[in-house]
Amino acid sequence: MTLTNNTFIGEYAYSLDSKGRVNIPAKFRQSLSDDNEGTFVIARGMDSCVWIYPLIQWKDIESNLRNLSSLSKINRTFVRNTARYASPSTYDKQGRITLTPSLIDYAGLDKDVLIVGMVNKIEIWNPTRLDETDKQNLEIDPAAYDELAKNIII
Amino acid sequence: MTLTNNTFIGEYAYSLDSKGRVNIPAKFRQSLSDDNEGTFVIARGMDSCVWIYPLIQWKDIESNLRNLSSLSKINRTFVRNTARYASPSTYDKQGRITLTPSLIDYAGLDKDVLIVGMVNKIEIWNPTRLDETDKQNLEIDPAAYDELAKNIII
DNA sequence: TAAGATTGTGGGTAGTTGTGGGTAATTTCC
DNA sequence: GGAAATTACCCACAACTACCCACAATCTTA
Repeated sequence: MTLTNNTFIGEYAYSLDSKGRVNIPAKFRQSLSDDNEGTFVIARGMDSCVWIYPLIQWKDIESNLRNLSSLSKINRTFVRNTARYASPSTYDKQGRITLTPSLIDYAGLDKDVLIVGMVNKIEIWNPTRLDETDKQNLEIDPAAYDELAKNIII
Repeated sequence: MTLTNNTFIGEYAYSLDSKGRVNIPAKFRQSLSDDNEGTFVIARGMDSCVWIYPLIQWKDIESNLRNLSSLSKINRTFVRNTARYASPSTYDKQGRITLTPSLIDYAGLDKDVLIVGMVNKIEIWNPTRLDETDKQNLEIDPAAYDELAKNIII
């Protein structure tokens, strides 16, 4: 059963092989709409993890970047930081995408990885790092949560 | 897998040979639409790097420059600085373009170069200089940067 | 419960890509 | 006009990547 197109939830413990390939969980692949042509875009996440976008989602980001004039320094920096570490990756017959050495290094990935559905994108984590990040986030500001409450109902 | 025509993302560590040639990454060449006839325009970047535009993209810039009245001093300076160091370069059978000595000098390029996809153009960097530029950019206004990120990254 | 289908993981192979250098044609300068 | 330098074109090799096949574990279905 797949819920909504291009929507990812759940957590999977998979492995990264010696060639830098990770399997995209079958459920995630089934959720991917056809116009993505089996392609994701991998990029640096804002925490130390890898972000994986469906192709069409990334194209939105790309067209926003395209409209930023390079005359402004902050625009140049932003476009560079965003585009630099991003690259498309189509999954093979086995359902795997290949990560770049640069992203594997950035996220500190080893053999065991955790794949997390983030609704509109996918995250790939080194399990240890995710634990650490979780612990830090327990000390989240309660006021910030109250602020969130205004915007979302669960 | 190529995303959108004339769109470049990702980072590549390539080398500049003794004849001033750099390879354009295969993925970038594949993204280049046919009406560019395998030709780029190389120019001075606004940071100390080389900017590489697809030919048709450059033609757009040219027509924008044409509309800047030379009555204004800043316009004259801008048009001059932009046009002065620009020149077309078609890639050879191996996919390499030749840079001018003037641009190699301006960007401080040595053997090892970093090629960065900037969505609508390509940058060529001396890796050391890019590092330094990155560090300087940390002092950029964080609030303005976050505002950009908030509107673009999902 | 058993057979079949699906899914995750590992590895081999052929084609592609990056890099170096050589030769012929063209341009520049005296 | 001729020599030197520069440029453009071609070939060759090594490294890498994408594609293919195989197998075991898990899940589905009859």
